[in-house]
Amino acid sequence: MATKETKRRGRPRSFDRETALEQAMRSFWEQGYEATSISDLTRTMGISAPSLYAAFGDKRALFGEVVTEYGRVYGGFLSRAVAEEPTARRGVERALREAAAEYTLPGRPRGCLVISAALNTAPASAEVAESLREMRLANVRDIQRAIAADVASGALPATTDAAALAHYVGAVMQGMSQQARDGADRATLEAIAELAMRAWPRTAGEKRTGGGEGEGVREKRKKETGPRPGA
Amino acid sequence: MATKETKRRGRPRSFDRETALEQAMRSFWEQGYEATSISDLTRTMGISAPSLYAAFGDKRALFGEVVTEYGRVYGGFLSRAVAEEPTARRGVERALREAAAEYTLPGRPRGCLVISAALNTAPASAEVAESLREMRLANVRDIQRAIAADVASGALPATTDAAALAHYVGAVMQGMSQQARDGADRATLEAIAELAMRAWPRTAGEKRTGGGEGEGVREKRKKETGPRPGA
DNA sequence: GTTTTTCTGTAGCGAGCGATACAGAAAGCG
DNA sequence: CGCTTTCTGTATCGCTCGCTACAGAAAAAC
Repeated sequence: MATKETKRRGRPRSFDRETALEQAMRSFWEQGYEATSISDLTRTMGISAPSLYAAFGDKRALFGEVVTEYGRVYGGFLSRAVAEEPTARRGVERALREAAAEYTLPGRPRGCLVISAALNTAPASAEVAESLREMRLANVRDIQRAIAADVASGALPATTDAAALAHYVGAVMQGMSQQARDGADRATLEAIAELAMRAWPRTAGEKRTGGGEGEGVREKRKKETGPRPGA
Repeated sequence: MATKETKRRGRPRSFDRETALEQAMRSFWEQGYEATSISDLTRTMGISAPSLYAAFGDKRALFGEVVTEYGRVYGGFLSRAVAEEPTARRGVERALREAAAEYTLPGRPRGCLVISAALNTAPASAEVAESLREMRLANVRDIQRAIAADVASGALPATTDAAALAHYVGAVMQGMSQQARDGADRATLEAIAELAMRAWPRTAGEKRTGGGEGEGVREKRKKETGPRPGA
């Protein structure tokens, strides 16, 4: 990453670009894309409108950078969990547990930016809404792929509907994000996550309670896909 | 309900108020409260702005009427299911199944208005967002009450955490609404609903598959609470 | 008929939106 | 030192927002 070229000419920028981007992210994360105005942004970023436009282009481009940064720093836990854990079950279990924590961490907006920042958009912002929607769908596909792999390997019953199970997990994560925004605390979300995992398919000779495994795949699975934010 | 008083004086209204309200509901349902402008409304309702303000007050009051009408016609299925079915399990099962259908019915906006119409609001619309949030919380409390009753009657294990289970159901419904808005079809939502019910607590001697009952309460439960929309 | 009441359409209010023109300030380069 | 380049602050732009003043139209009341 070439962040700083040799030495730029002209008057140097008087604010820290990354800090400003972080502040913009907080605003979009809290209020959503459309409800966050340019004057909201200039106030929280501590810069004037022309500086904002010079540094980031326009509102949509700024939001694009925000989403990228969000995925890199905050929203990648789902892809990471699914990619790093040896089975889909452990990946999803971990992702749901981490979501309960991430969505309620003090000192940052609640819930997931990708899930909640571009709902209820006017037609003018349809593109933005569509891009986040596609990120959500990509995450569901990620989960689905891991599940299908475990069905193929025998770690999950052959009768498992991978698409349905993946959509179920996606729905639960979206519901957790909304509940977090509605005020649910971490313990409540963790209880939801734990309950959600009770719907996970069990192989033939599997006990109900205890951290039942029942997988066939043992070695760490490592995907080539990078982390992807949200759910 | 006194809809039509004797004979009103003055020039009669040139449009049907209920039809206009229905059109307004569609707009708010599709785009949400803030993203729906007055000119959107006047266009879809087929009336001019002064007529709208004369008939409904202002935008917020119109939305209030819309929400009431929505709850009466479309969103009451959860309260109804929970109130009419003999056990919490059957009530929730029915509500989730109906949600899968309701959220994807052709010819109407997808998902639930109460869940999705006032997310990402600017501070100016905080009151509206808060009112819908309270409706969602009230629905969770409805579910929780039914669950707690079944725990008390022995239809559910004494170890059941009624609040956690109710929040789980609420999260699943909110997730289903979002998935519907993201394009999921009815079959996908029904699969989510069915999977979600596999997390339902089982009493001691309960079989896994088949429409297992295992309740203690047999007679229809009839609550005094009226239907309440959304989830 | 005339009067009174209520609704309708035009036209426009102040405010905020996203975005910018412009001139001055602050740096490197020669 | 100029000269060029880039950023900053002021002061807007045109547009849409929610909302309404006003005059005319259409009904009941007299």
